[in-house]
Amino acid sequence: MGEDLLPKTYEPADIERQWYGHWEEKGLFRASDKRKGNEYSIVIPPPNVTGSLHMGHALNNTLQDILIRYHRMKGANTLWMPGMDHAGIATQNVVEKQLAEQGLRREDLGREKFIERVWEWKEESGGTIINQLKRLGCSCDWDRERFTMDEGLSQAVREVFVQLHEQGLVYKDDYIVNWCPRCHTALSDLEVEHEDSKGHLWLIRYPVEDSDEALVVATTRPETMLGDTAVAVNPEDERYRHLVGKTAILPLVNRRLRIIADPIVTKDFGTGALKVTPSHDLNDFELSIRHNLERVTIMDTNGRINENGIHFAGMDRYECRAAIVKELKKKKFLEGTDPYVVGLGRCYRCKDVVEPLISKQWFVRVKPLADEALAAVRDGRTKIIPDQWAKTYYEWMTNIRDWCISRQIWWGHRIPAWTCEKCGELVVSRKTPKKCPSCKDPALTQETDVLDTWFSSALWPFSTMGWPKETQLLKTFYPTSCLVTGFDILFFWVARMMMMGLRFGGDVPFREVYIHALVRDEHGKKMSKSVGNVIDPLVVMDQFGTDAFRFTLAALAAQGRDIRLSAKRIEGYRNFMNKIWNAARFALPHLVGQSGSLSPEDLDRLGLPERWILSRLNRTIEAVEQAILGYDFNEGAQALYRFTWHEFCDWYLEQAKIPLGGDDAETARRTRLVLKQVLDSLMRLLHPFIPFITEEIASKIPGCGDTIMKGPFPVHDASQVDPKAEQDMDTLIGIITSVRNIRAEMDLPPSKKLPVVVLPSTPHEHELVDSHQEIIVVLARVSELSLFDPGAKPKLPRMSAAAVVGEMRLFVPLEGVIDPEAEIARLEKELAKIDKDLTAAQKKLSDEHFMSKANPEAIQKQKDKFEEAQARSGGLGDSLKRMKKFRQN
RNA sequence: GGGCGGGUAGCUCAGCGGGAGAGCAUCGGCCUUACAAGCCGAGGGUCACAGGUUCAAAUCCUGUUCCGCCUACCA
Repeated sequence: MGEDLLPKTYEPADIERQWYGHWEEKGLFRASDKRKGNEYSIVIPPPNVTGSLHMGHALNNTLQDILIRYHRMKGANTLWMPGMDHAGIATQNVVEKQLAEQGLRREDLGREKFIERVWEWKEESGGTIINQLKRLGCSCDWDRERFTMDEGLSQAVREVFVQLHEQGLVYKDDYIVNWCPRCHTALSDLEVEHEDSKGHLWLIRYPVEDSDEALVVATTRPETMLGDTAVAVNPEDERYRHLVGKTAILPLVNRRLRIIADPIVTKDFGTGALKVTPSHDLNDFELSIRHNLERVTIMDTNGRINENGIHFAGMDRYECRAAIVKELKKKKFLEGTDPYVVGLGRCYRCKDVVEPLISKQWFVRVKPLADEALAAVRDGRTKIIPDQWAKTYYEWMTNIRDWCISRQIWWGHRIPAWTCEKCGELVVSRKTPKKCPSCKDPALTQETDVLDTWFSSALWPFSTMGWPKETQLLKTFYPTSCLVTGFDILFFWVARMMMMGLRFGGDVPFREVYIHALVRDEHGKKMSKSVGNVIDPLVVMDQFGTDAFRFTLAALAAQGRDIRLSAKRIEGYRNFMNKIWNAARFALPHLVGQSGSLSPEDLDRLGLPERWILSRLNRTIEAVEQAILGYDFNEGAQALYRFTWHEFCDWYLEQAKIPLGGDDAETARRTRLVLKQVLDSLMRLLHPFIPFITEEIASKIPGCGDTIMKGPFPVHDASQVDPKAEQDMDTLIGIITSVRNIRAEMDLPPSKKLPVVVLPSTPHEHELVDSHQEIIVVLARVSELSLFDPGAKPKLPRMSAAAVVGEMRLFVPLEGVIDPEAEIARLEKELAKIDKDLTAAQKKLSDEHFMSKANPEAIQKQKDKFEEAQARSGGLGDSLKRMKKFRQN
């Protein structure tokens, strides 16, 4: 031991690598699947196999690791279940892009070869994020790592699908869905991002058959007119009532269109007449059901006009729009064009504009599931934190629509349904059926579609634990304790896990859901590659160390607000790590050989600073535990920062240099033991937030053992909270600060030691100062401390700077050293401040409404405030008078 | 259109019924033997605006306004 053991600045790289290796090697992340009754479990939000660690992951997993490490230290049987998501569309896109570089499309390989190729990619370069999570310090039970496409989870997926089908909650139907022409698949409503975009509203004249009249319709998508099969007006609309039932002629195409009336049409939008295109608009599709309209599909799955598009066939949708407008104009059907803001739907993966298209898809009837999930949050079986999100959850769950679960891609769980080629029977089965159960024919073809990725994610909390088998793990850890996630996937994932967990897991999937913020750049912008404002967590960890980064995230994670992250902020907390490091560098050499701990007799004999720091420590323990349990990570971080830096380092360590270097062996011994205890507890308190540096330091504390990650976590000891000691220490701090202030304001160099005269107002104050003279002398750099009896009226030097602490008066004789004008100015400034407090308190105390209605505590507070201000004002005012008198002479 | 969140020190944000706070930035002084990534001090805010409730409002209520997000089938 010695200073050579710890370098002057904290160098995280080696320490992080060594400790993580050590933890893993010793199997410290492993959970026991034997139920002990004190379980704590979290399932990780599985990152995409394609993913690389970004800020969202970093925040999400840091918070989970804090929770996990805390509960593990508290002695809970703790499971953090890790794994990855196969991310259907995203992963397929990655591999398709690689193929494209070789000039290939997935069709060139064929389904089987393509999927093989994806698996190959997954084995080689998928899941780099796992190592990045390790770098972050995540203490997941890696031996249990799962993948949404592994054998067990695939089985769970089939089981759930089949059971849903048996329960009549899965159906296949023709419906108009969101179609991505680029990804070539249907998307669920959630997978469409809405965005406002500048467009136009075109007014087109549709002549009425056998009449001079015409209906003018308004549309933002003129190209869809090729598929129009009706014109609709509001039944209440006087202007058009006489036309309902008649026929309009579709320009260019010359199709005959029924004129129908339906309340969905808004009278005062556009012209009040709506062109109806059942195959390419959701509303119109529903109109076609109500009015039994013909459907004409004019677009193919690539977004190009098909053979129904007369001479426009073969054109791209936007190309066609321009051509149609041109032709309408030429043939005088175009009545006008207005600029208009249109809501565009885009694919959440590739950002291409989605196209409403009719196709045969699989759906989950979610209403019954949603009702159960709704009830579980309403009655508190699952608690959403912060609770403002519960409202959003209710809202969505209440208005939920059926979930389109089929995707026309190859990478994913293939739908376990087969069609009999002979009799057309649809068979849904857990295992590949050998023959048709109806006609016994062996020729069965499986569905080519795969399931929405979120279908398997919805099962994650129980599928990862072995469901549908009734495993020990499931019995021990399901329902999980907590789910930590961002609000962006509240509907995608959380809501669906609730539904599936309740229906198939037999209980809610988690007791609590903590919804955290989004990480943005320092100006509040979303981080994105194209904007170039992305902060890479890996770069940050290289630059500042993992602990500094984790602490920053925790410190900024206030509930219900987005996080604006800047490098400056991380740098600040890097400095904090360094502060901790140096505090340890100072303390550790004093602890050599100190393997014992404080005896009850020692505790009885502790000096004021020792009682004070133990009191502050215990308050901090309480604050940190409360913060973690209430998901107020920022408050926990703040309490730790303040205690460590501004109490332990600034005051305790500074004053401890006196007894540690003093002659009194007994006092020095007790000081060392307190120092050890505080350092030890502090490392443990900090450990869930900053695991690496705390392990490194703790490992050098005598008797601290092999690791602190297994606990114990410090226990709050109310008997060590000592308000009296806190008050006395505050008085000493006040004296020291006052002297320092005088020195700074009077422009006196720190090297110049100053004489100080103290006039206590009570015997207690006298005793306090008397017995702690050395602390004042050293920390305030005092040359000579003169302490008078309470109430004494000593003859003071004519020229001195003054201060008041509590009711105690301080003087720093400065005759000949400073300009009296400077001191007068300083005193007047101080007095002005006090005067504000004084009059405020006075006003309240003389207000009879306040005195009669306010609660006694508030009144007492005002009285105390008034008295304190009065004492300070009196003392300083007195000094000011003397100074002015001195000036006159 | 509906919903939610927010406007507090130059910046980023805590506080959310009884003394306006932190970090960073700024200014002044210090290489005080753990730490200059540090130490000691200082300055800086009609808490968006307008009403209301209350003895008391940054904090609760109402309205206005400006930002952000979510959601939605006015083409």
